[in-house]
Amino acid sequence: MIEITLPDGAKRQYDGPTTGMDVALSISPGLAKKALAVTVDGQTWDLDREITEDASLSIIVRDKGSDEALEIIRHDCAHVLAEAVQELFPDTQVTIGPTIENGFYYDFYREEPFTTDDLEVIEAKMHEVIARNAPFKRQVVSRDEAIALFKAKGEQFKVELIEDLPESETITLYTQGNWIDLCRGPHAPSTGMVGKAFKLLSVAGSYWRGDSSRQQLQRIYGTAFEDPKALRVHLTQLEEAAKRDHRKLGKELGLFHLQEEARGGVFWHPKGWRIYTELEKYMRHRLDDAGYEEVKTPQLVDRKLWEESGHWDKFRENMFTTGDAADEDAGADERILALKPMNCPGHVQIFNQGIRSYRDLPLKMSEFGGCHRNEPSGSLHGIMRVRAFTQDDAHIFATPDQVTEQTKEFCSLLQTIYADFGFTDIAVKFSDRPEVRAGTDETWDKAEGALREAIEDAGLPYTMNPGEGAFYGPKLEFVLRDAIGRDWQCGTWQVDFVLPERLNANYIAEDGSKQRPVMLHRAILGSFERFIGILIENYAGKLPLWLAPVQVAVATITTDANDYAKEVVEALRARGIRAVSDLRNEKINYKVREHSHQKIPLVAVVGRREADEQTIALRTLGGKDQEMMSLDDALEAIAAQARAPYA
RNA sequence: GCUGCUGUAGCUCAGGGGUAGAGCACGUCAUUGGUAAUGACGAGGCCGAGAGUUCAAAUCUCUCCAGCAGCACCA
Repeated sequence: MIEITLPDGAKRQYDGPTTGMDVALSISPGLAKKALAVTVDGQTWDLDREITEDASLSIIVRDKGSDEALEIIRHDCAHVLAEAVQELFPDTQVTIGPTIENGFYYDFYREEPFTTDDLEVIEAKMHEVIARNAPFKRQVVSRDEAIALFKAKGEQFKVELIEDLPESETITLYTQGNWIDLCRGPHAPSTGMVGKAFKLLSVAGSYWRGDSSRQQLQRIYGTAFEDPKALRVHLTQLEEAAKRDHRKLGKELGLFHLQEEARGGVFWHPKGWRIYTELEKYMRHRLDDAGYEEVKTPQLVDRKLWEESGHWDKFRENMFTTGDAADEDAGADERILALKPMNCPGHVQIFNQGIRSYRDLPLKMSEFGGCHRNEPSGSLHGIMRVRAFTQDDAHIFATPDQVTEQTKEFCSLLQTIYADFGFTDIAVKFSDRPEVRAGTDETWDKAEGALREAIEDAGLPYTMNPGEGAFYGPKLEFVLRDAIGRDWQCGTWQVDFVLPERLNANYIAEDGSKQRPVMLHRAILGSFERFIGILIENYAGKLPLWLAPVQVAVATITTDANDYAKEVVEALRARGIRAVSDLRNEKINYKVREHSHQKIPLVAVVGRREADEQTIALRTLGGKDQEMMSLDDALEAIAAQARAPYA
C-alpha cells in the first residue's frame, strides 16, 4: 500500500507501485491530459516513472505562470530542436541543451556553421517532430552501455560527458521516436506536448565546455511558452526592452557617441557630460561624508612600477604601453610607460610617502581614476564595457582587525547610494579563493570569514561564486541588470593582503613594530560609464529631475511671450536650475511633443496670459495636464524637487 | 579573440549589374498657433575601406575595418 500526499494535504492510497500519471488519472482525466510531469518529494519526475514508496506529490500542469511547466516545455523543446537539426544536418553532433532564463539553447558541433536562414528550416522541421508526437521514454543504462551507444553514433561529445560523470551518477537516456539523447530528464509524456508556442531566436558561436581553447560549437537559442499568447507577450517585452537600450537612447537624447577611430572610448556630448558631472558631484559628497580623502594619480607610469605590483606579469596583454613593450632590452632612454589599468599601485605610492601610524588607519583614499584597459574587441559594449573609463575607485588601508567593520560600513554606504538611484534589489556575489592564489590558507580563512560575517551582518542576501576571487583575496561583487536582462558588475569590494607586501606598504603599530596594512579595493558605481549606461536603461532615459541634463524647457506659445520666457529662464538659472528656452516659431503642440521625446522632465509653457499674470503652466513629463502656478511658487517648487539626494 | 548577421542621406530604413529612394531631421518662405507632428518649396550620398570579375559594380567575389547577438575574457 502506497500513500500519496497531495499539495492540498489530501491523501490517497494505491495498491502497489503507482505513477504520476495514475495519480493524475485518479484525480481527473482533464488533469491527466494537461499534466507534463510530477514533483515527487521535491524532485521532478516523469509521469510514467514508478513511485514505490509513500510520497508527497504535486502534478505539474501547463498553467500560466508555472515556472516548472515552462522548464519542462523548454527542455522538451531543446530535444525537439536537436532531433530536427540532426535530421536536417546528419553531420551534426549534439552536445548539451539546457534551459535558461526565458528560454533554452542547444549547442551543436558541425564543420559548417548554421546561418539565420537555417533557423526557419529548422523551425519547420521542429513542427514536424512535434506533430509526430513520439513519446519521451526514460531508460536507465550502465556507463559502458551508454559509452558504447554514443561511440557507435559518433557522438564524441556525449561520450566525453558520460566519461566525466561521477561513478555514483545514474545514467539515463531519453528517446523520442528514433532519436536518443543522454539526459537527466524529466520530460513531458510526448513531443506533442511542446505545442506551437516556440520560436528559435538566434544562432551564435560558443565553446565546448565554455573553454575558448576547445572546439567552437554552434549554439541555437530559442524560447517556448505554455501558449502562443504568452510567447507573443514575451516577444513584445523583448522589443520594449530594446527601446531602453542606452546606445539607442544615448543617440536619441544626444548624450554621447562612439566612433571607430576611438574604439572603446566615449565622446560625451554636453547633455551626457552633464549627467556625468552631476553624478560625480553626488559621489564626491557621499564620499566626503563617509570620510574618504580624494587624490589624483598619474595616467602614465613606468613599467617598473607595474612589474613590482605584478600587473606586468598578470595583465600586460590588457595594458596600453608606449614604445615597444616587447623589447626587453629597451634602454633607459626609451623607458616603457603604461597607461594605468588600475589605480591601486598609485595609491600605495601616496600611502608610502612618509611614515604611517596605526593611528592613520583606516585610511580611505579615493580617486575618480581614469583607467585604460585593452579589452578584447568582442567584449566592447556601448558605454558599459569600454577601453577608457573612470572608476569611482578607493582603497582603504586598514589593520586586519578592521576588515569586518570596514566591510559593513562599505555595504551600508553602497546600499544608501544604490537606493538613491532606485536600486534596492542588489545581487551580491561572494567570490572565494581561486585555485591559483597568493597567501596562506590561514590568511584566506581569515579574509573570507571576515567578509562572510560582515555581509551577513549587513543583511545582504548573496550567492556564492566559488573559486572566482582575485588571486590576492576574496571579493564581493555587486551586480546590476540592464534592460535586456544582462548582468553587469558595478560595485566591488576586495580584500587584498598581497599588494601591500609587493609594494612594501607598512605602518607603525601601537607596540612600535612595523606592520603590513590590508588593502581593501572598492568601487560603488564601478565606472561612471557603465553606471550611467545602467541608469539610462533603468530609467528608460527619464532621469530623475536632479540628474536630468535639461531640467526645464520654457516654451512660448506666441512671440508675444518671448521676453517673459527669457525672464523665466533667467530666474530658473539663478536658482541653479538647468533651463532652456524654446522661442521657435512652432506650435505649442510641436514643442511639447519634441521636449517630451527628449525626456525633459518639465515643460513650462508661457503665453501672453502667463506673461500678464507672472505665472507659468507647468507640465510634467508623461503627465496628461498642466498646473498653473505663480512664477515664484514654481521656482520654489522646482528648486525643491531638483535637489540632489545629498543636499 | 571566436561564430553568425549587418554596414545606403544627420536618424530609421527600402532598393539592387546600366550611375540613388522614402519618412523624420535640416534650410528657406508663409503661418502667431494654448499642451505629443501647420503647410509649401529646397538642399543633402565616394551606397564602411581596398582589391578582383565585367563594356559597366552601391549591387557579384575576396580581404580588411566597424557595429549587433552570443561565446570567451573582465586582475
